[in-house]
Amino acid sequence: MQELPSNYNYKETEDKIYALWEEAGAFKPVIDPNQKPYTIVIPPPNVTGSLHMGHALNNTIQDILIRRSRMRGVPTLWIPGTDHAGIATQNVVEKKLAKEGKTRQELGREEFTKEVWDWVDQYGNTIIGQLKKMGCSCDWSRQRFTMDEGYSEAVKVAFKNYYDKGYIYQGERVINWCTRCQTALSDIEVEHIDQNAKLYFFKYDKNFPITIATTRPETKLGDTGVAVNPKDKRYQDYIGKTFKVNFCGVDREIRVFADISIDITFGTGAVGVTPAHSLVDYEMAEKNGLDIIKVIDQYGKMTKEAGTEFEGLKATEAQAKVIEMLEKAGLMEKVEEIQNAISVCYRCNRPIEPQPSKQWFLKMSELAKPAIEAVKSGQIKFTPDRWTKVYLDWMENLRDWCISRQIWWGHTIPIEGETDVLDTWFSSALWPFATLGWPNKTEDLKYFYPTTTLSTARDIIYLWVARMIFSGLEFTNEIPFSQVYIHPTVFNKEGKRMSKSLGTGVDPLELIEKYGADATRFGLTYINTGIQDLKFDEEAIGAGKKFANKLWNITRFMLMSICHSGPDGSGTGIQENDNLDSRSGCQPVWNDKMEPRTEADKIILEKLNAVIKSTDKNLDEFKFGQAAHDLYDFVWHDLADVYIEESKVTANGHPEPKSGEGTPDFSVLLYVIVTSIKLLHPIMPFVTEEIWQKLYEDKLVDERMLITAKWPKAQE
RNA sequence: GGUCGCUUAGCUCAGUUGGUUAGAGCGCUUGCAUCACACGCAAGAGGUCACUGGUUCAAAUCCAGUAGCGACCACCA
Repeated sequence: MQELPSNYNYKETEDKIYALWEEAGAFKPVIDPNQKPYTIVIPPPNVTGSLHMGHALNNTIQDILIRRSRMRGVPTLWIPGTDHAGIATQNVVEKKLAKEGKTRQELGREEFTKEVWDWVDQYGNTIIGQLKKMGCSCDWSRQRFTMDEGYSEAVKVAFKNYYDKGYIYQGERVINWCTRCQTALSDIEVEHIDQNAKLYFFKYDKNFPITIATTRPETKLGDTGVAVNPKDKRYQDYIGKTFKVNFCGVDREIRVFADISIDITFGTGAVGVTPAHSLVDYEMAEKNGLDIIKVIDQYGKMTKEAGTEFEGLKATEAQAKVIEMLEKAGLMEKVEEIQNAISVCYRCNRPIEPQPSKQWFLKMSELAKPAIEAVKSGQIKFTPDRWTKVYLDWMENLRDWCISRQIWWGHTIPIEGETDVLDTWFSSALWPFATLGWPNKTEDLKYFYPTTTLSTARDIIYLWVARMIFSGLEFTNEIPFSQVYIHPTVFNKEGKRMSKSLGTGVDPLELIEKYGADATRFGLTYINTGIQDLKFDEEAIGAGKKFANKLWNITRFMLMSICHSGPDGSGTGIQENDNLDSRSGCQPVWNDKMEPRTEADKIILEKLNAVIKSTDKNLDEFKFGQAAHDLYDFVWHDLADVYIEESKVTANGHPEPKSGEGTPDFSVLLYVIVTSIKLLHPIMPFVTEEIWQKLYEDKLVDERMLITAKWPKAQE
């Protein structure tokens, strides 16, 4: 028997245990053709990324599911990997170049791309190392990257398939343009931020009969129409008429037309229509055959079309000038303060400048149908259930997807002469099957696909989850996964979004350093109720650390009691009628068929059975917080506070109950501890494995490692 | 504007299909170096379950409404 230190030391344990698992190949699934496998694909973090609290939570969740499945004897695969993250990565490398006084344009495309690859080679595995630190049991031999060779091939095949079917087309239309990133963006890559704005009321010129209202007067240089509500009595006489105006020195023809979408009560009820610089106006212009005049260019500067007075000015400068000219001419009627939403780029937060541009689109109408059906029919189930509606609402109102990007880092569109790359989400949409070898019919693909559970954050339901569903159905004729778990968002203590740049974030690696990976995992699981978003408080992690120590000391108590002399050198904790293993003479054994000898034994065994049941139920239903609570309560309050306290041996080494309710049976105690650490292993893999190793050394357990030990089964 | 979520102890949150004295973590009070653990043990204080009305023998729980907070979607220029 060994002497254990009185406190659990995670720093000396975690890396050692992780190495033990890796050396044993414990993360690789054992393929059994007769069994249905359990598969999770990791939401691939950006190669530029480093672990944040959202990752920590989500990967804890996945590791819990994976580890339990593995212990149940199911062939279990967790595929890891990273995403090339087009714009995000390009921006990171551009920033690095900027520090060296260089731009990507100076380098040229080929050199720049090489720079990015170098960057990826050097830093791309940072987050992978961090996942290992957390204890994630991914099969690293199957690690993928969305730009690795095979994956790039999959992207090409996917594109060609869509193209041949006529789903992909090129078209000139108004798209979301980021003047900083110099690329088109899809509708969902645009974020809306509320802001205070000024609403300017004016006429184009003295002869124009209608006053319009706008927050961006400079765009009005490109107006070719005014839209009013068909029911608006004020403007009936003008509908259908075209007026020649001179607006700030620029001659324009403005046609007044009716459109049902116009709000009579807002502004003057008349909207200046700028087809080139508003998606909505563009649609109205198409319906009504209005001219499209581009007055702002891709850099956010005024074009020649905007007139000689404005050409070359930045949009903000042009705005000031337009306002000044309108005021001088006495055309400005009033200015109101309003709240509106500004569109910004989701990657750089700069305002979006919508403009006409030739782009590639993926037609969504046909693809959306089966993806809607798969969820409606229950083949794919969202947890919590409320996300089903969010998904369906979006899928049923889809516009075509702009898939081309004018950046350099990504999959070049596989058409001769094309220099644009594909939206990074085009490739990540293929993740569940491309990681398994698609388009090749590999053994992995045949066996592990469709995957089982997808766990992810709610903010990528549209960007990623929805697109995996229709892509999976299109390319494999199967759903890519059957369960989607949407985890809560982790906010800081004040309920604000965690942000590195604002310094409002918490670094999970610091928590691991300070409390241990198990404590971090337990704390996050403990507060994950599944319903509410999390206001993260470090105290929960502290509780996790204490709990790991408690587990350690419960084991220590048992080991010190079994086959151990009392303090005065006499006696042992073992009693004559304990169930002893004949192999050594002092190893207690217990199995389900034995009858508990005392009331205390009976009670703890009943409670243990109840917690086995509740853990299975909770994890099946993705109630992670509840699972952690139940296990914590059982171990601390039932096992330690009651069972162990009441069965302590007295100072003379003779086993006597504290409260008279029977004597301790160490075979029962061992059984309860072993079962408890099995149940806790998915949440706290390191400390439980370390305890297991101690038990194994003392021949108290048979299986070599807890990670592959058999999951407990409840008795009916 | 639409949709959804939240409001329970000082703080962060649980509370399964409505059913005895509403729970946990952390914090707080008092006592304790007992040979598993002071990252601990024992005892304890602390709640009109946002508000209003309704259903019921019974409501934190179901229904309606009000207020506040939050998220997402949306073409309010």
